Amino acid sequence: MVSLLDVARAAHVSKMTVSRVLNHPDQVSPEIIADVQQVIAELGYVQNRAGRALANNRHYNIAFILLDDINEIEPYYAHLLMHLTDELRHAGYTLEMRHDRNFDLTNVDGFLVSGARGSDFELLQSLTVPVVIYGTEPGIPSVDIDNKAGTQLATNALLDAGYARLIYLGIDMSEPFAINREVGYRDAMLTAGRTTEIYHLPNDEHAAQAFLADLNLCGNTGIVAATDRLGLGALRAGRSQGLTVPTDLGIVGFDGIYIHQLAELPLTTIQQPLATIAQHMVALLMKQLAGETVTSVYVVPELLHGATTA
Amino acid sequence: MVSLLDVARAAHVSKMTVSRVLNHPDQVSPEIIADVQQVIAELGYVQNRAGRALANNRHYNIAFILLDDINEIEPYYAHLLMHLTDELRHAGYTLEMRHDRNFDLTNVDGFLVSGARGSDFELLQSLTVPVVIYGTEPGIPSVDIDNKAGTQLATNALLDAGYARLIYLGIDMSEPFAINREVGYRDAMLTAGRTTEIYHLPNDEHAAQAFLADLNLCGNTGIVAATDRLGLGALRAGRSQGLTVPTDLGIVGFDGIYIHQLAELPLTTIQQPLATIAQHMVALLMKQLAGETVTSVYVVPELLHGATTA
DNA sequence: TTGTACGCGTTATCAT
DNA sequence: ATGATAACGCGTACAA
Repeated sequence: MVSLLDVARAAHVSKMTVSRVLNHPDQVSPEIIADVQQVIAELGYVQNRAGRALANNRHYNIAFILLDDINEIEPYYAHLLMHLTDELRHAGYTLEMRHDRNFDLTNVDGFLVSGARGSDFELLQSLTVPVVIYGTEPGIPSVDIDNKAGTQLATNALLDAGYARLIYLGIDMSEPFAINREVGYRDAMLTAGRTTEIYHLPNDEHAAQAFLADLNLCGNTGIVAATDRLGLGALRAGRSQGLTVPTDLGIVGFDGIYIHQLAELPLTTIQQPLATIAQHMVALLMKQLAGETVTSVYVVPELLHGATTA
Repeated sequence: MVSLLDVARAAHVSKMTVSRVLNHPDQVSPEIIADVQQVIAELGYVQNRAGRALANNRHYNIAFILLDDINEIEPYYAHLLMHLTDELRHAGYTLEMRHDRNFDLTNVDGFLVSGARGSDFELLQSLTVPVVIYGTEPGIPSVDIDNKAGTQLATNALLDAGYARLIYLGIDMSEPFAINREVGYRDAMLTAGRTTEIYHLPNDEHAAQAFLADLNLCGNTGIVAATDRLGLGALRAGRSQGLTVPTDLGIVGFDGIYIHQLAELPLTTIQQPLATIAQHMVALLMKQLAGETVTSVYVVPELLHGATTA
């Protein structure tokens, strides 16, 4: 491997001059910068991260910790990961994948965390390196979509479409996002002077389908689903009961990365803007690495119009 | 951060003794090993990878390069990634995520590659560090499922079920896996003395559904689908034509990580054994790092019985 | 503006 | 079986 010294010799300067060209070009004369850069290109020199890490006490490496169970990983995590990889690379950092609770900070400059639950938060809060979580937790810098605004959007879309009955299909409320999504529906309904109708199910399309089959939907009904999985189940329940979507039955899902496209009809959904989320996550991390204090960011999602709303 | 020196001082030994306890415990007396390990535990010492990298000219870091387009990433890549992360960690390595064609080998000991296409292979072959690809390419150590065996399994399952007509729904043949899957169907049909019926479509459930709607399926038909997406489309086409699955129409998909579960009926499918694949990929990489030469590995997939076959 | 000396944490080598 | 020393590649502090 070609080292700084190799470049220095080839360019007839000292190591430090080459180092400065890379890190403090303002301190080097223009001609030498040009020379050195040419040699760097010719030799295909790439900085050795280990040497840099040792000298700077930085590792240029961020651990992305995906704590969700491997069998419950939703497809959109792959997208979040890709975007985070891009953003970190752009910022000069590397993304190291982890999916255990190894918060060892000897070889990383910070953590990006997804899928953290109750007991993880204390741990994260006690860390001495920057942390950004995907989700919501007071006291920890985080990026999340505004889940409440999302279901408000969904609910209002169905209200505007004029459905007589407007049901919320929710999931287990142990996670903040589930609570906020339900609150969004409640608020929108309250504001519209409408009566809420809320059910909680496991996040499973078969469960939703079975549940709605028993509920006897009778047309002119809108469903705000807490997830696309539930929305998918609602779509199937409606169709198997002979309802026409979206005329008799309107559905808005939530997440919008993969499932909504696989449905029999493309689901109208509230889409997670994962590229934007990744940008904010990395930006918050970089600010912390620069010594700034940061506050959490909430991104307002958008309604992605499919075929399950008019 | 606590360093080797800190441990050495606390244990009243030299740095080298601590290093040996970690790397060559056979060269250290049992009592000292015990002492040092205790101190390591007390102080929470973790090896600094940068120091190690510099001393050993190894980085203990493997780049996983996911070359597929971000919009075409199938959900099962997330699973492969998780398993690779586990396997590498178990082998003492770190997984660095990349998804560009950055094959810079200054900071990495090897590459795991998925989604490589034509021109990538020459590049990969010219690298001086170990490479293992997920897929098939002569001259490059690789791990892949035996796609041909997979569709043979699928075809035989439908032959055994006694369907009168047995169609293959294939995709664009530009990728080796697509060719092999088709060959598996052909072979199984030939062996059974049956006539083949093959169609090529884009890998899209809507396309498959539309295509089969025109084909006028008339019952007692089996479909070997090259992917679960196509299998999903076949299922929908059959149901919308009033066929009973699996009585009138039998379907076997391929991949079996996510889509097959989301279908209206759980798809019978040929499942990618991703944990096994990850194990082999990392094993092949480690062997190369140890200086051995390796040959590619093919894993025979299994039929996962769903509700679309009897 | 450019160069020299030293140290970051670790391990191989050589010495004891 | 254990310790001293040098070296890996880079950047900071200081010197010129």
